[in-house]
Amino acid sequence: MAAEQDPVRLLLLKLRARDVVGAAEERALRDAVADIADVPAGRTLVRSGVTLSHSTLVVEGMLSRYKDLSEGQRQIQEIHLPGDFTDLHGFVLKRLDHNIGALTDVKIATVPHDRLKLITEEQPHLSRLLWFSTLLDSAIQREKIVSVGRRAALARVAHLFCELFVRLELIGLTEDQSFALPITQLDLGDATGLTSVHVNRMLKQLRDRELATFRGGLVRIHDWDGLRQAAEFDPAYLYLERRPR
Amino acid sequence: MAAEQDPVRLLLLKLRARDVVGAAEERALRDAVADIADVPAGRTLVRSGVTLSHSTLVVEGMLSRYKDLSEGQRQIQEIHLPGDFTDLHGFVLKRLDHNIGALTDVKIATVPHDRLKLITEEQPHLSRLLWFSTLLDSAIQREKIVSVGRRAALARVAHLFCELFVRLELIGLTEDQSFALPITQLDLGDATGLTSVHVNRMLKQLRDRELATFRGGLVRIHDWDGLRQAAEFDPAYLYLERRPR
DNA sequence: CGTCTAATTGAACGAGATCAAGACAAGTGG
DNA sequence: CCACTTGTCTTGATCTCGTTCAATTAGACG
Repeated sequence: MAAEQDPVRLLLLKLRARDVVGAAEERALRDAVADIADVPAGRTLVRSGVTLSHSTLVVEGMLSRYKDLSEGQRQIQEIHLPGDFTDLHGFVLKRLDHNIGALTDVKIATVPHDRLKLITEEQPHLSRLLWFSTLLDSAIQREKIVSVGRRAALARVAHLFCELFVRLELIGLTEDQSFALPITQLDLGDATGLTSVHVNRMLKQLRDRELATFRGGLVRIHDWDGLRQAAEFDPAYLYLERRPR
Repeated sequence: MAAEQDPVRLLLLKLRARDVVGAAEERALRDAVADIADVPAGRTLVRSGVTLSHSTLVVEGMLSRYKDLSEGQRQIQEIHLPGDFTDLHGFVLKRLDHNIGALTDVKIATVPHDRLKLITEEQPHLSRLLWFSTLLDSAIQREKIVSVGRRAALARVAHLFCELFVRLELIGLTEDQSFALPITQLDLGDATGLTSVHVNRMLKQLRDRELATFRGGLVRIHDWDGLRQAAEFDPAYLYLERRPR
């Protein structure tokens, strides 16, 4: 993966897939970034309950929102990709109800809350776009409720692959019909509400049915349409359309 | 239940539990309401995918966000109570990825999007509070991911009761240790990701353990602390604290 | 090589689903 | 006022998907 130089490039790419972003707005976003840092895989960046004074933009790598519960159980609520504002909601909530951790080695950009406040006071349209991006996370999370609440194990894994593929494609991080997903089957279990053992079996089934393979941190999709059907995947909830917002 | 006269009263009550709302802001909210309507139980108010030009404030009764999926399965993602802005997110998203339906007979207030847009341009602080309220929904939905993803059936039902109790208490809709929940066990199944048959068994268990009863559309909590423990309920995700936002 | 973590496969178990039947309550129309 | 319908609740029996427990293999890294 090429080292990312511009911290807001992919965020802009995502926003511009949903609405027009003007030059002044782009500048305001760029000015909002305070600094850049590298964080190793496994590190927890934001801990539930802690008062926050800045938000975090993913520049490279993957993060997750997750909650720990009794007896070592963990539930991943959303996987964050480059260009995502992982804890933009912390700007308004002031603390989070979950943790944010690095699934892989990551590069992050820090955005102080007072600069975000300035944007809400001076750039109403850009503010609505930031609002939008927090609501897009909500939509992704709502879809996960459906996944874990009603879908069978195979569909859950397939659905996650479909979603990640579409989201990564938008920011140019897919290659042919594959994408890097350097996480373990245990993580995959936490993200789908399954045990790693059962995830393993579902992966085997996806392989046997020649829908997709997951090996060496790489997801390769062999039959997009078949996978989509197995997952009951409909990308409408990702709001991939440009509209005045 | 006393007929509610003021459409924004409970919304203000909720917002003021989280931050200060000034007189000008209160006026702006009040002016945003266009009209009031009654809707019978079962009716779908907002259908997934339809372009929206106004949002809906619940004045009386309960609504739900839900998705239908193959073979008549349905997943309720959140139950909305009086004072909730059910589809405020539609203001920025422009369409929804789920339906909104009346769980009970409801009274709703309609708020045109252009009036909300005006608020984002003239009232940055109030805008952040509206943003907050959409993020509170997200937090509730994240907690549901944990429920359906990792909690056992009994805990799911117990957790729903705990959450509804706390949210209803805030707006004065509980009485002693009980509250009205005029929905069926089938609805309860859709809200917890269980079948109505299993919900029934879990209700029996809650009764037998003398934690809570659900009968005739009324939830009565007999042992709050026991119920809380069975549910692994921690109200932190409801952000019941006043802070400048 | 030896150590540690992740992946893989098998066997048994169990929570919740499915199927089925009956009880009960509230209408509804004769 | 009663027969009939309809929907919800309740309980039992059986089945199944995913878990749990356990053992083996494969990779990565010193």
